[in-house]
Amino acid sequence: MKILVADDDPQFIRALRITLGAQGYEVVTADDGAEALSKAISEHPDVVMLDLGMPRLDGIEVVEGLRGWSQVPILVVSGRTGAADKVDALDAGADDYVTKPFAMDELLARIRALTRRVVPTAADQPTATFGDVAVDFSAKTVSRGTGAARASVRLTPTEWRILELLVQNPGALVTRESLLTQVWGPHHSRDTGYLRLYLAQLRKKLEPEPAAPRYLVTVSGMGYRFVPDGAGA
Amino acid sequence: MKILVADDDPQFIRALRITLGAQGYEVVTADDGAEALSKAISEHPDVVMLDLGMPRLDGIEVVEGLRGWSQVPILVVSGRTGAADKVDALDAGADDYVTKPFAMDELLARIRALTRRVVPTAADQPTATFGDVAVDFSAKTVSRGTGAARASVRLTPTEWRILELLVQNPGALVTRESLLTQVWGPHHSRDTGYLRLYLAQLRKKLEPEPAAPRYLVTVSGMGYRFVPDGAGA
DNA sequence: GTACCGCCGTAAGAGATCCGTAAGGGTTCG
DNA sequence: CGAACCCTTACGGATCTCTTACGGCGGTAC
Repeated sequence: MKILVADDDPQFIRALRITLGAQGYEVVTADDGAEALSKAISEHPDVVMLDLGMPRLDGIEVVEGLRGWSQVPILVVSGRTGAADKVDALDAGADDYVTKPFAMDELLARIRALTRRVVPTAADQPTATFGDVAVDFSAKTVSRGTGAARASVRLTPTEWRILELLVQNPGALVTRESLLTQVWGPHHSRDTGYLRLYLAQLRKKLEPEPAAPRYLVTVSGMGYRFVPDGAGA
Repeated sequence: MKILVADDDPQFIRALRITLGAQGYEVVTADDGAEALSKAISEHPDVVMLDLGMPRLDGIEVVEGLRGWSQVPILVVSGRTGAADKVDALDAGADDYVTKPFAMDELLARIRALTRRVVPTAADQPTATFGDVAVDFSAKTVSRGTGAARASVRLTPTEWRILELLVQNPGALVTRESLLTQVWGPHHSRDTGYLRLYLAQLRKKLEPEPAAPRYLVTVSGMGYRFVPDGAGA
């Protein structure tokens, strides 16, 4: 998480660099408005902290400049306590306004609040692919085929859960017990036969050759394993 | 734009009702924490203003209750000026914290700042189209037909809410649970049948062939999915 | 080599669950 | 009072889940 701190007071910047750094933030600084804008462009910070009344470019102008192209959360920190200043900054596009002096705890909490709702954009690996099959975990869809011949595959909830457990542990053995307890609950650790059934269905729907499984492999006596492309042969 | 104001001080509420109303906001009020939660569920406000220290349910608890199922911007207004109170509220999920007394201009600016940020979900495409239907998220209207034969479609608030949730996640599965909690509140995660009802209504109003849904597709055992034009096949 | 036995894959069908639809009662509001 | 909206209930049909049964394969004992 990267924060751009723009202020013309070197002491203030030094204090923030220490405090924010201790919280695990990466800190980038700027001494004036023009530098703040160029740093925002080159560094792509996750949050911007701006002082009003900086040289070369006023804080408000920096806010306006940023908002022309960026949605980054902007927190204005200023010594000006007047309501008019706050209204101007907020209406220019700032997301929050804190007056100096302030409690560091509060500032940190406000930064957390600002960054919180951006988080969901960070999706790890929404899709996995093997063979001509693509699995989209966020959309809960599976499609199959190449190019224009791509078609979506219908999976039942149980089939989906099993596929999920296997594909999210690529290459690893997933024991029958583990599958049974995670799909059917803790009281079904004994196989009564339905696991084989659902594996057969999944293979029928996803394997290029269901009779000779290449990706959804069974490990006799133990469980099943998802073998990704280019692993093991 | 609808605002829920929760405070146990009748005078405060009256003042806000007048001021916010003059700004064009629709104002909904609550006297205590429990009422705030139930109003949030039934009214679907665009912003929530909360007092700390309300009867029956503390403001912090209301914040936590809301955050369990809603992304609505929350602004806490409180007489408590301590940094610890602010940190607690913000970390519980509040988006901003203002101490009484405050300048009304500042409050309005902060509300504008909060509501401005919600837009990005719909900002990518303020309107969505599928088939001969056009959905305008900003105006909350739906129209249907081609060329001169275009006519607006009347949707009830609940229908609109469901359509919104589906269309804003194109291609993604929206679980029954997710729909139920986001439309009817956190205690209605069990289907008693009304979801099916509203989906039928939406299809009747929007699908070219309601009996064979093309855009509002059901995923048996899991939920529903909006399939945009030219996807999935 | 052969018979036995456990494990796996396949198929078909019964049972349970879920979905779409229709009809009707309750509430609010003009 | 009527209109609009929300919710409940009920039922036929589609879908999903689970049971049962049978055949193949490999390992093991004799």
